Amino acid sequence: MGRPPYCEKIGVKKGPWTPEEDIILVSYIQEHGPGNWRNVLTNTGLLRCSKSCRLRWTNYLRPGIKRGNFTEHEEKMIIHLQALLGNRWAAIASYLPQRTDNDIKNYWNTYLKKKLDNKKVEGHDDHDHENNHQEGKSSSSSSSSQSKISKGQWERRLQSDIHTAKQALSEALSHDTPSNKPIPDLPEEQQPVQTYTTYASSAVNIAKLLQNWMKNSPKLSSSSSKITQMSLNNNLSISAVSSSSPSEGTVNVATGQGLDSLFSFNSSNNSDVSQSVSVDEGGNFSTPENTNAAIFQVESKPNFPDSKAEYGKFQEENKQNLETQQVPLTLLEKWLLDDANAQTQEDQLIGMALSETADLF
DNA sequence: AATAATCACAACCGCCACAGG
DNA sequence: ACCTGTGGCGGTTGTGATTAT
Repeated sequence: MGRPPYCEKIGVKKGPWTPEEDIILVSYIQEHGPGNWRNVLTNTGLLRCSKSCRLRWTNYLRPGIKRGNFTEHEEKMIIHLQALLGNRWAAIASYLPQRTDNDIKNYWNTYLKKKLDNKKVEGHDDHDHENNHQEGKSSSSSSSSQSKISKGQWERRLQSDIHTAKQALSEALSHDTPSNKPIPDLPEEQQPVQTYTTYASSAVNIAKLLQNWMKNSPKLSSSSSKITQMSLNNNLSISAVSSSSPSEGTVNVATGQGLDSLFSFNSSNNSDVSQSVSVDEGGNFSTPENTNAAIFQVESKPNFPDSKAEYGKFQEENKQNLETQQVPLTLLEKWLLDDANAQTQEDQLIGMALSETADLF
């Protein structure tokens, strides 16, 4: 009897998002702002459930998301914050505003956790090794087994984990090496391979997806929808018409001229990015390779008279959010990188974390 | 060259909290 | 006080890409 299963509706689409869906969603959010995900379905005709739309936006389409390699600094922060906060990825992500919780979680699960586990095994003959033979199932913070072990055991393990994290952090701090350099302590076969197939920033992604999409479904490109041009040259221009329901799903965006747009995907290394992507009517598509960042500027042409004001308001809010998010980051950065204070403050925070967790019992 | 193993990451699922009726 | 809808979160899975055998 419980709740109906997630998004179980006839006709609700699952799986990877198509560029067309992305554009429709982005267009809708441009006009109405994020939130009210329920309305996205009714207003755009997207065959996606509200949750899926929200996730797509927050994890992928949202402006200001940085993708690809984690910097050494980010890695240190994640290790440190994970030790303090546990697997509270949303909380951790709030200190790294350019990263999504999903990204951080993935990075932790696929790389950092193994790295720390490795250190732990090297450090002492660890009984956890036995427990962790279900590799990938049990977290290094052992949250999954918390209910099965006594308070004392759990605290000891927590402290041990925090100690491990602290060690890793201090080692990382002492070796001021770029992330691509090998980590001295790790055997060669376990060196991090920081060659993420960077799922580049949205514009390029969409462009690439479009390429496949148009190849795979030429019918769509001619009858269901039309994408006549897409170019990225620090400005992006897209003309896309979703003809399934023009009044609802129409996207009609033109080249921004230095617009400080909502959809400016600014990456730290994008200043010299210049690439163009074009799609002709035959579906031929060209884009230079090896670009993983681009500014994605879109000027919308709203359908509603007052939506421009709303859009401006949203733009402003968005800016403010990004600005305010910098504050805790800066403080934390200072805390993390101030060698003189790091140890004492760290201890204080860890103490706080321990006393907080002790309150749970 | 073919196949298996591993990795990286997008997306889904289920649970929970909370607001509004 | 209870019910319902919605959004948020963390865990997990699916899948394409890459690497190893």
